[in-house]
Amino acid sequence: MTLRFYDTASAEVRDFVPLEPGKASLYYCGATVQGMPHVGHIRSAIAFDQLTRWLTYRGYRVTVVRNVTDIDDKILAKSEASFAPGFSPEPGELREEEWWALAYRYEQEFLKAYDTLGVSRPTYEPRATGHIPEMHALIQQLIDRGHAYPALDDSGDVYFDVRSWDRYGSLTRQNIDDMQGSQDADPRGKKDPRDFALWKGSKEGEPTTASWASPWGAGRPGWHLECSAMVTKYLGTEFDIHGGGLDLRFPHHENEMAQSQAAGHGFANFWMHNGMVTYQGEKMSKSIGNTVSPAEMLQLAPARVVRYYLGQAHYRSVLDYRPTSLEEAAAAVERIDGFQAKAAAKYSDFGDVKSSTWSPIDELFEEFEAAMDDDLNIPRALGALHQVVRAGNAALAASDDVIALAAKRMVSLMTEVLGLNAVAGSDAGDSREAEALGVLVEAQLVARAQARASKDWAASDAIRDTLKAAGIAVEDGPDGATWSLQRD
RNA sequence: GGUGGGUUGGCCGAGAGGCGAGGCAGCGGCCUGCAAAGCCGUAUACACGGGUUCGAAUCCCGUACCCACCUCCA
Repeated sequence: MTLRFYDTASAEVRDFVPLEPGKASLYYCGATVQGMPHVGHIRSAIAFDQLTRWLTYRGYRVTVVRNVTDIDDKILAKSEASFAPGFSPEPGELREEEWWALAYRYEQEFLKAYDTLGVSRPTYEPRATGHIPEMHALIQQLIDRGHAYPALDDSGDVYFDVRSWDRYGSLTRQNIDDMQGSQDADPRGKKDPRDFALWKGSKEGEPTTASWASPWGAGRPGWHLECSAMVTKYLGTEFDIHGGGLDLRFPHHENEMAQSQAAGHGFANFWMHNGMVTYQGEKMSKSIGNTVSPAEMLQLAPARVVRYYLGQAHYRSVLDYRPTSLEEAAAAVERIDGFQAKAAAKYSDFGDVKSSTWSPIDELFEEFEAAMDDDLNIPRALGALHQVVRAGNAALAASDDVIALAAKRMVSLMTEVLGLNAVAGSDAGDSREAEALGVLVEAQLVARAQARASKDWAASDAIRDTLKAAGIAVEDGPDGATWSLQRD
């Protein structure tokens, strides 16, 4: 059982060997908080949440850092627009909103979505604006080593000198001379059009609150530099895994890697990138306007189903969202939950006490573990999970307690480690309304049981139909009827 | 132009030289008063054309189409 992950930098699946035995450090790029989250953002977070949970399950003490980019061009532009005369805010947007207030508001929206869908909180969640001194230190280091220079015009920018770093392009295996458009780009004060900003000098009309003093003039940090500075502060100059969306490979991660390694840091041992969410075959993104928000999905399906859907594909594959996607996920989740509910009802006294006895379905759990170890092959792991559910259902029907209990225990552990149980509202039903509903439904079921005992099928079916119309499904079993509230 | 990924049954989605993962939908059966749920069974599947091999969805060569990135992107 060796953990193996695909590393984008070496383009191969490699054994995971942590820098420090028993510990794992993970940094993954969070959001630029310039708008509402869409499910693509959440898919990325779920992928790295699954990674975190699996590393933890495998006994690693995991330190997770996810940044918040709370200053950038779009945040400033959006804030500025909100002050413009005649600005008519879209729903959720505010009139005359300072950039920092806007950034904070969207940061909260992201947190809400992460929490709702069971993404565990990172160990640290640093904001770019809180790490200006660290960024200055890194820029100075790069200038001292001859890899960065203040802009040749007097813009106050500081650029990374890509020609000074011969490994530039190695993460994405690109030759910088072959890159498209590199000839036509406006070089501004750059030595080479491909040089990128480490520091952006303040421009006329920008709010003073978005400007920090620096040895090279007042300004604000460049996007790529933020991550390099923050990852080093929290995880050191060398760490285990750097993650993010596939679209960040270039330029963002290429630039991060160049900066940090040019500064003498070992940086990331593994680069892991999650695939995009597409809609009708096209990448979901703000600029195309084909985004689906977590809130929209949550209107169509319970959070547990959304979590299952967004986390069911292999993290590196494209996830295409179709109208029927959530229905299929819901059916799969109901299958899993249906078994758990039946097993829990039958074996409530046994709890989830871990049994040390061998069971004939242990090899399914081994398959689950092997699948997860193999670059987090969740589709394969889900195959094993569903086989356990089937074996469990069959065992329940045959009253094979050993297998049924083993299956119940396994399914609990599997859903736990997949993060399904962390979803908000998973244990709904402790409210007074739910209690009242339970009493009323039970009364109906008693009446129905009496009708069935006297073979009054019409009365019995009428009760079942009434409950069904109210969204309550009734199932007859060997130990009497059970009911469940159908979600959507 | 450069770089990477993809094309698997009605749909989704693993697998990576021999044994048809799994889910959804369908069909047949068992169970049930009838259902539901569950269980059992059920498929001319691997983009196309060549090649290697005793054997190819899997390896090699070529072709087509799709997607992503090339300095805003999870």
